[in-house]
Amino acid sequence: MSQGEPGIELDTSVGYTLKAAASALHSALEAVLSPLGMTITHYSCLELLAQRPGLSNSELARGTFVTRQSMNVLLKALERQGLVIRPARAPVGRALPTELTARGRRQLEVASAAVRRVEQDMLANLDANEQDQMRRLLTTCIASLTEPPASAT
Amino acid sequence: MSQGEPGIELDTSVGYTLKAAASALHSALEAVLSPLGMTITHYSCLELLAQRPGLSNSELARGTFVTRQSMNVLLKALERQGLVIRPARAPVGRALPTELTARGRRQLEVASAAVRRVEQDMLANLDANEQDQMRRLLTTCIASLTEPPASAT
DNA sequence: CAATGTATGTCAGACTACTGACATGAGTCA
DNA sequence: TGACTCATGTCAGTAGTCTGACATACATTG
Repeated sequence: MSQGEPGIELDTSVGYTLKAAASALHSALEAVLSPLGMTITHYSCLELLAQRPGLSNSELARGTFVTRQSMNVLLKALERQGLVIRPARAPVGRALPTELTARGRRQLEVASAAVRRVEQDMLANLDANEQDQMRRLLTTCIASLTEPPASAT
Repeated sequence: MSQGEPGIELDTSVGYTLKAAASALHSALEAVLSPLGMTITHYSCLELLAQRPGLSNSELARGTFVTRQSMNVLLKALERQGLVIRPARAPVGRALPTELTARGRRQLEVASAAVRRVEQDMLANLDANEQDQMRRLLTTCIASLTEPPASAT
């Protein structure tokens, strides 16, 4: 058994296929980020900060789909490496707005190019319409999973 | 900032949306499986064994998208709990064909129903055509990510 | 103004999954 | 037959993320 030809189709469940796709993307991203000394969450955090400067620890956590505790650990590491910077005291409330440093921006540039390549590979066999459709379908699924307090019939 | 209305759209990257969907599914599954004392991989392993009895440790690992080392740890736990059973010696080669026990089948039944409900929630707002389309698109992405040794050009 | 609720940052411990490494069994080929 | 390749099972150590808990800051409400 198992000769390169796995033959696994597992009842063609959409959930299973979604997990498989996410896993494939995860592996591909790891493959290009690991040589750069970065994890996926590490990259995601920098990318998010580049697009939305001043995000807090909790906001970064939500944007990268980890807990704020995990993001806290990561942020302290990134701070120690001089990739991001946070004020010593919160300007308002408790939230500490985080910013990329020049060094962080440089590291992100390299990683971002690699990640973009991976995403292009993933979408290589889909036309613009299909990519749009896919994004739309996924977004609908997310909404259905997170909003369904309406468990009525 | 952040008032329930996140406003995050992050350049509408398909990769990001895929990660978000997988994360939402992961959370939803955890929410229903954790009360049953099971992790997602734990459930995935039992489900895979029910559909394909006799799978080896390595094959189960591939089917659940973890390393064979991780699956090995899990399998030993499941064996200790009396949910699965493996022969002491390999009938051929080194692969140990694993089987569900009656108890494992019972535990799977409960979990499987809960997981099916989650998947139905996720697909609640998609018709049959859209579900089919989504599966097709995801499968294409997986193929593009895993087969692209053709990096020419 | 005092009480409550919500959101945040952070510390500590536990768990899951990973990488690295080694030995065994089977197939391939010179 | 012997060398090589590949897949498997397993042990050990590491790393990333999680849950639990606590204190602080702001908004809401009585």
